[in-house]
Amino acid sequence: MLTFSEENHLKSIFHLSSDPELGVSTNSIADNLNTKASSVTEMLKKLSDKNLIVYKKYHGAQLTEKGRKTALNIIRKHRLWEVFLVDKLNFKWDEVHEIAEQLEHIQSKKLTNELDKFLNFPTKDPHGDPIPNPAGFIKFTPKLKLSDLNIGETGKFIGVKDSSSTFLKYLDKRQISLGCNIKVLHQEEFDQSLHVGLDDTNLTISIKTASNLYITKI
Amino acid sequence: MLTFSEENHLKSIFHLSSDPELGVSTNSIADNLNTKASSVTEMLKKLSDKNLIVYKKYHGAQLTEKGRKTALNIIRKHRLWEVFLVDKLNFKWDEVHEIAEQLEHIQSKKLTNELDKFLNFPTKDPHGDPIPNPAGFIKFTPKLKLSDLNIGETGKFIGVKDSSSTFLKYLDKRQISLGCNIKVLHQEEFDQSLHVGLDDTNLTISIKTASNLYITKI
DNA sequence: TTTATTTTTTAGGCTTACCTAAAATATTTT
DNA sequence: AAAATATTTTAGGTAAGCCTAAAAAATAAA
Repeated sequence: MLTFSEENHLKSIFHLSSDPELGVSTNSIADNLNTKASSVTEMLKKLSDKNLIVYKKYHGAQLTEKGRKTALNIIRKHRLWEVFLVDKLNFKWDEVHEIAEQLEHIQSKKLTNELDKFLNFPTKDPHGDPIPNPAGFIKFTPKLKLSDLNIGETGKFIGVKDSSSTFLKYLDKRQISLGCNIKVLHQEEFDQSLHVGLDDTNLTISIKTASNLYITKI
Repeated sequence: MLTFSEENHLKSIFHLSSDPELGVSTNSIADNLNTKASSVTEMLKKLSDKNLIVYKKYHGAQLTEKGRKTALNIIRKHRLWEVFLVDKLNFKWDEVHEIAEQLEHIQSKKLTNELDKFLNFPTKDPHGDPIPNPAGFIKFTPKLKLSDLNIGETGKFIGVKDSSSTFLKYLDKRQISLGCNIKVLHQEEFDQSLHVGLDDTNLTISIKTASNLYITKI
């Protein structure tokens, strides 16, 4: 049985592993978890003792297979609860993260699997992120950003990079919602902002916004 | 914000307060929470500092109004989650307690109230215990036991005193389920066991079992 | 390739929530 | 009401998880 803190460190390492070959740095974990590097070092030793990570002093941490499975199980729970909150309890997509951070630590295999069934085996959470299966398998879809499209191309909005409440509320306000099709009409020279078509309306979005929207070409 | 341990102590004090005038003893709390008296003493001081209990050295603890509200909020969450697990996720009534012990500590007013709405504002949990309302009001029903009935009387089974998994499973096996009507037909002199009628069948139950079944006369 | 800078670790402290053993108080028995 | 017993508190200790500041190692710059 792992503590909340151990679970959070594993999850953090998972999220920060772009390249599984490369170690995740102590500082980046500390940043991510809002703690200090020295606290992280302490925890890395503990997780290493439990064979959840490979840790080499001064060279960061990598998840072992066991650690990866554990991390993915926590992420699975987090995302299933997010679906529950949005689909069943009328939460908005910007309200679910903090609560899911708590719920992800609830310990019960049966609960997780029954919840999964109850929700009809969802494959994505409300932000478009994939939900790992009970065995810890996760289906990554290549992450194309709206800002990667050429003029004239259309993308289907499938996820957000930044899932902060601020950003999500902004998208709500502009009526940009998961699943909608966005056509890139024109790019402004001056500030790279994009004029896009969305349903019957046109709008202008900044390059920063565009690079936070994941899409698939259609 | 209270810690899990603080919340558990408050809940324990609530459950152990038969007479709100009388203090709950340190030892009984320690027993109830599976800790030691010295740990409880420490916690009682802390809760007293936070005005959640009135604590007089060597004379036990009583909840303040604030403490009582807090305890009832935790109990509210516990029981709502139990209903959720049974009604929505196919759990049996003997499987829900441990998970609800975890879920009761989740912090989110909106979550609790949306859950309540989603479950259609249940008034009782799967063991027949009343669910406090958001304001911390709880409706107690006078607790009559099956063993209190006279020969010939009928009671409706509305709750259990002992809600251990063992006892609940035993009731399942004997097909004694919440809401059924039980008529006391005869009491054995020798061991006080009761012969009762339940639907179309008759069965014999020990006096111990009978005193763990809450009923209302009908 | 030294030197300066940044990153990471170690050392030592703090708080929470436990514990055991001894002391203090309350309660029960004689 | 004194003695014996039971209960509760205090004193002092441990582990987890955090912290700051100093030391060590790695990385970048001169």
